[in-house]
Amino acid sequence: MIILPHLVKGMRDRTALEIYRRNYIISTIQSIYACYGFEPLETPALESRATLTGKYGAEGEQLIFSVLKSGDFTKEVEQKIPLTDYKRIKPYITDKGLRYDLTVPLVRYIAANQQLLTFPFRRYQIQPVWRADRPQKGRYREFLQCDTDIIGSSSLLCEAEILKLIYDILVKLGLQHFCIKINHRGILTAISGAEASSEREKIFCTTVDKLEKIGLEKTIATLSSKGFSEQSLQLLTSFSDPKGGNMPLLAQLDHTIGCTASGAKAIGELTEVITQAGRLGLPDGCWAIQPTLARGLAYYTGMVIEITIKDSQIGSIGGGGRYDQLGSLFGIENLCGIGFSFGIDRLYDSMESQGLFNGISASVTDILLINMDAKAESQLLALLSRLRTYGFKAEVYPDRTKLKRQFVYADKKKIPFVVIVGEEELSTNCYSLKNMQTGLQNSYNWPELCQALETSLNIK
RNA sequence: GUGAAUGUAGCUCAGUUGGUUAGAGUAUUGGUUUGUGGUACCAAAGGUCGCGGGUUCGAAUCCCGUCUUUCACCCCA
Repeated sequence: MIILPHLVKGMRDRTALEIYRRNYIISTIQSIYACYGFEPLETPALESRATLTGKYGAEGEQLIFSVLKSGDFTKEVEQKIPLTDYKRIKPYITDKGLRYDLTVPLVRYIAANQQLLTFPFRRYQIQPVWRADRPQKGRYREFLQCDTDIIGSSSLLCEAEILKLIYDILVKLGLQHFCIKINHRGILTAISGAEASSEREKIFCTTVDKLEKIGLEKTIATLSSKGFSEQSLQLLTSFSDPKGGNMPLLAQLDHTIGCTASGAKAIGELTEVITQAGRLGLPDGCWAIQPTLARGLAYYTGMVIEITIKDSQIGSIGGGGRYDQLGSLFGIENLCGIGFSFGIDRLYDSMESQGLFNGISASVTDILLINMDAKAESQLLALLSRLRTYGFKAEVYPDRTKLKRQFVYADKKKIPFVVIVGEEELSTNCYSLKNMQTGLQNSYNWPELCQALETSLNIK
């Protein structure tokens, strides 16, 4: 019976080229983290059901991949629940699931290791997460996230540092046309006029979050039907398409909602964050205040940010914000923090469409040694070893087959140099070196061979 | 989870109102070339037409179901 080699829905294999490119992104990011004093953390792919549930809302929870219990759980289920009741059966047959994001595992980790950690705790985490979403352009069921968090400080300097960190990473990767969109939940609270009701505020945020997608008119209509005041709608309209730059916009915000408690706080905080970020070297022009930016996740309490790329089909390549109550779910009160997450796969897609991987090829081998003559074998293997010791990336073709096949192999793998040791070379005591790009071939002794390879390959 | 499109050789795609043995390009293998790759020429091999059922004398083609991929919604990185 032949098993069809199908991939599981939404899952992807990665080729050598993709891995080299992704590793380049990751190592670039890591070098920036090191400069900022962030430490790496890794957590397991599986978390307990208790950890995962109740954190992402009803829709989010549906997207968690559940893993069956290991033992025989059938009897317990049979006795307690009718087999037709899928939703009630689930807790009895599954007790763990694949992680849905990196923030919840982080908070779980902190809750368990509070005494061991030094606060403020700065960590980054680069690991895959899984969501049982329907795959689409830029949307995968398994994707690599890169989370950055500073836990245990309410200082606005953290916000400023995160902004500059994001900027440094994107600049070092060479990404063009990115924009860091910035807002504050307090601004939305003030516009919504729902200071007293966090429930109303949530409704307002999730509706406004879709503004860019469904347009202003539909958003206004939806909000109106949900009973938000004429004044709120007018305010929202006036900020929906901001022009004239960030500072005039802040002044306009101050003028209109500066009189409300949440508005004044938000504007004050944003102003300070921006000032601090400027002192850290964040240039104007790479960020923009967007008063309608809400972000879907409910737990944000302060600044929220999102990275978008101009004229890009995929959504944001990253987002985050300040949260103040996340720890309470694990029994820690007043655990405040700020977090940001890059979608590495989307970053990859953006970089690819901007042609930023041109220097990175899949070839690892610089020199192929042709295997052609049994008499030359000891000479050949000694050469292979010497080349590697010297620091060249070399391999020998394992089978003693016809030369054509071996040259085709070098050609396909884009190996730039081929060395031949055969009867002719043995008799003249030299090596033949062929440049596969120019097609030129010359004879060298060992020092000459090293020199020729060194200059061509730009080693050392 | 809701709605739509798609599936033919390893890959990209043709395939007439349902009618003989399902084609092309490219890739593969062999040869022209047993000490030399890219180009060219010659030849060969490669398909349960996604899968299952139905209609029909006859189905890649029509109908139903199912799965895959893609797109939109929901939501998000």
